[in-house]
Amino acid sequence: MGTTQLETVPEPKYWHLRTVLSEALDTEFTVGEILPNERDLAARFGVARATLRQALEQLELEGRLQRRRGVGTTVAPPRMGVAVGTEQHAWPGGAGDDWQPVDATPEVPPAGVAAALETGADEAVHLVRRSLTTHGQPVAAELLYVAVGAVPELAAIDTSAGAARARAVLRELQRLELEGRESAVELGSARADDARQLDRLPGAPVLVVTTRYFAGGRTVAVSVATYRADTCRLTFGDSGGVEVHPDPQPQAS
Amino acid sequence: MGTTQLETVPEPKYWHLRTVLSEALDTEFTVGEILPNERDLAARFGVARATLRQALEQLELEGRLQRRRGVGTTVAPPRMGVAVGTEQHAWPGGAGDDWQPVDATPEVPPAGVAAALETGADEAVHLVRRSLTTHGQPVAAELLYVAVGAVPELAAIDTSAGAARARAVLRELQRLELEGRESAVELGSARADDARQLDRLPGAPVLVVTTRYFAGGRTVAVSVATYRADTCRLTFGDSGGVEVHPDPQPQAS
DNA sequence: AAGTGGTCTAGACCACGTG
DNA sequence: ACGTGGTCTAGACCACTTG
Repeated sequence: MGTTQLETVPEPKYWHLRTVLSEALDTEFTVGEILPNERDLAARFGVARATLRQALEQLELEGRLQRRRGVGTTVAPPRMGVAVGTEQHAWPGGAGDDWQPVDATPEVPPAGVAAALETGADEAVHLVRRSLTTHGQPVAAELLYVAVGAVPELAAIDTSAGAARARAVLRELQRLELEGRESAVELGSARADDARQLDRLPGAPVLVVTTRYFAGGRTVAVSVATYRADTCRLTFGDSGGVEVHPDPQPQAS
Repeated sequence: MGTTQLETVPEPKYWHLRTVLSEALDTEFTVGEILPNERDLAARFGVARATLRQALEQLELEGRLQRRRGVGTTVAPPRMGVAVGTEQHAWPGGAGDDWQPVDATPEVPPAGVAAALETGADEAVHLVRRSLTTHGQPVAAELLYVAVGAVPELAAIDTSAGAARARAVLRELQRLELEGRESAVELGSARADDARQLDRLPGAPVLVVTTRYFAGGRTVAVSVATYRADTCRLTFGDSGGVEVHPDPQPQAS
C-alpha cells in the first residue's frame, strides 16, 4: 500500500454524498429525526442542490429517508415486512388477511388480465379494489379481477353497494377450491390514482405483485397489487408470515 | 360532463412526457429500435434536457427503455421472467439451477447475516459468489453465506480454487435435508461491484432477494441475490418456473 | 407568511463506445 | 474525433404544509 490510490476512477459526487449521508444516518441520527433542509445541506457539502437531491433520492429509494413536500426530510424506520404468497390466506379475503375492501364494480379489464382470465376483449369482470394499511400507514393498493363465471351467485345481489359488494365477491370466492397460484414481482412506478392512495407522488417506485388464482382448471382471478417500494419488504415462504427477525435485512447498497 | 376540466391539477411536464413517449413506444417503435438522442428529443418536445431525462428515467425504471452511455437509448424487450422460490431447486446449486458458480472464499458476513446464521460477530463463513445470465445478458449476482458447521467435509478440500471450491460447497449442501426456506424481496440500489457484474451504473435499481435456508433446526445458509430491476420479473409459485404467458404483464403505470 | 420539497431551465463538462 | 448518455451547476418558480 505504498502509493495511496487517490482517484483512478473518481466516483460521482452524488454517489459519494450518498455514502457519507448513509453513514451519518447510522451514527448521528435516530429514526424519525428531521434532517436539515436541502438548501442548507447542499451548502454544507458544497454542492448544487440538484446534486444533493440525487443523493437523497437514492437514500429514499433504499428506504432510509422519507421526504414530504412542505414538511421536510426525516429518517425512515426499517422497512416493514409484508407477507405475500403464504399459504395461510390462499384466497384473497380469507382469514388472517388484513386487506380492507374498498369497493367493487364491473369493469373491462386490461388486455393482459383479459387474456389470463380468457374473457373476450370487451367483456366486463368484477373488479374489487382493496387497500392495505399497516401501523397507520397506507402500504399497498390492489385491483382484483374476478371472472364473472367464477362467482355466479352474485347476479342475485347485484344491487349491493361499495365495500359490501366487494365483500360479497370475496365471500363467493372462498367457496371455490383453490388449485394453485402463481405470482410475479416487478418494479413499477405509481400511477396517479395509486400514488394518491399510497400517499406518494405519481411516479413513486412501487413493487407490483401480479397473482393468478387457478380453480376448476382455469384462471378465475387475477390480482395486481401495488406496494410502496420505499417502505415495504415483501416476504415469501413457509414461516406463516410472521416476522422472524425485525432487524434490518442485509442491503444491496 | 358539461365543462371539460382543463387543468385543475396540472401534471408535471416530465410525467406528461413519460405518458406521451410511452404511447409512442407502443405504436411507433419496435423492440431494439434506437430513439433519437436526448438533445434532439428535448428540442422536439420543447423542454430542457433535464426534464426529458426525468421522463426517460421513469421509462427505464419501468423496463420500457434501455440506455447506455456512449451508445444511445433503445426500446427494451418485455421483462424476462426469472423463477425464484420454486420447489424444483430447493437448495441452491441443485438440478435445474442456472446459476454459475464464480468462486468461494471465507469471509466475515455482515451483521444481519451473522445474526441469522447465529455465528459470532467476527466469525468467518463460506461465501459463495454466483451469477445468473439469461439470453446472453447478466441478470443477477448472488452472495451465498454458508455456515461452516453445515458443511464440515470441506475442511479436507480446503485448498481447491475459485469456481471449483464454490461447486464443492454447493455439493456438500445437497447432502443436508432442507427443512424450510423463507424469502424477502425489496428494492435496493446496486453497489459498485454488483453494478459492474450487472453491466449497469452504481445506484441502478435492483430487486434484492434475501433467502434463509433452514436445516437441522437452524439457519444454515443465507443468500442475498441482486436482480436487475429494469429487465427482470421475479416469478413465484407452483407452476414449476416455466413461463405460462410470455406476454407483457399488466403494469402499474 | 414562511419554509419545505418538487419542478424546470440553459447551460457546461465528463466518461464511454464506436468508427 | 465524434456522438452518446451521465454529471453538475446556479438559478427560478411552483405546490404544499404549518404556524
